[in-house]
Amino acid sequence: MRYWLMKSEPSDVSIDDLASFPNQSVAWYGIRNYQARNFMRDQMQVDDAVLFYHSSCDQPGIAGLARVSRLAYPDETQFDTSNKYFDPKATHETPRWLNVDVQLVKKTRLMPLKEIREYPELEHMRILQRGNRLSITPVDPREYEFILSKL
DNA sequence: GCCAACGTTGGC
DNA sequence: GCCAACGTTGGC
Repeated sequence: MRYWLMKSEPSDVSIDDLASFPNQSVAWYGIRNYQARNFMRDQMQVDDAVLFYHSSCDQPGIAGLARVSRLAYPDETQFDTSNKYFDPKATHETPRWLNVDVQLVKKTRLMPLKEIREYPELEHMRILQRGNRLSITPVDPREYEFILSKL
């Protein structure tokens, strides 16, 4: 069992969007970074815990708890020429990009990025490091438990 | 809108 | 395999 932080732009999929979807679940499409893809492919298991993070928005921060509900499988958007995530080098025979499914566990209060920065217990989190851009990052179990205790 | 950081691309 | 150019991310 591992712990993850996954960034989503709320203008694309917010925590409330997730809550409104069938099964309160979504395919985590659009990951086009190999390191993030490899986390999904090689490490994510069903029931891994996810911190659902809102990025590129007015109030960046942790917005809820989720879980991995399906193992990695090919991301359909890579095959769709009309999709912004279309990848001409991907084929059904040799897909490049994968996604897991993520299911809502519970919406929480928003823990703003600013607050996350204030806790010495969380100072090593990947999202706080200079220049971090990865949209999927592993979270230490102690960090996860600490965050839970503050939500 | 700015800009630092960093990943990817492609010519050599 | 190097590396400059370019594109993207994401907080501010």
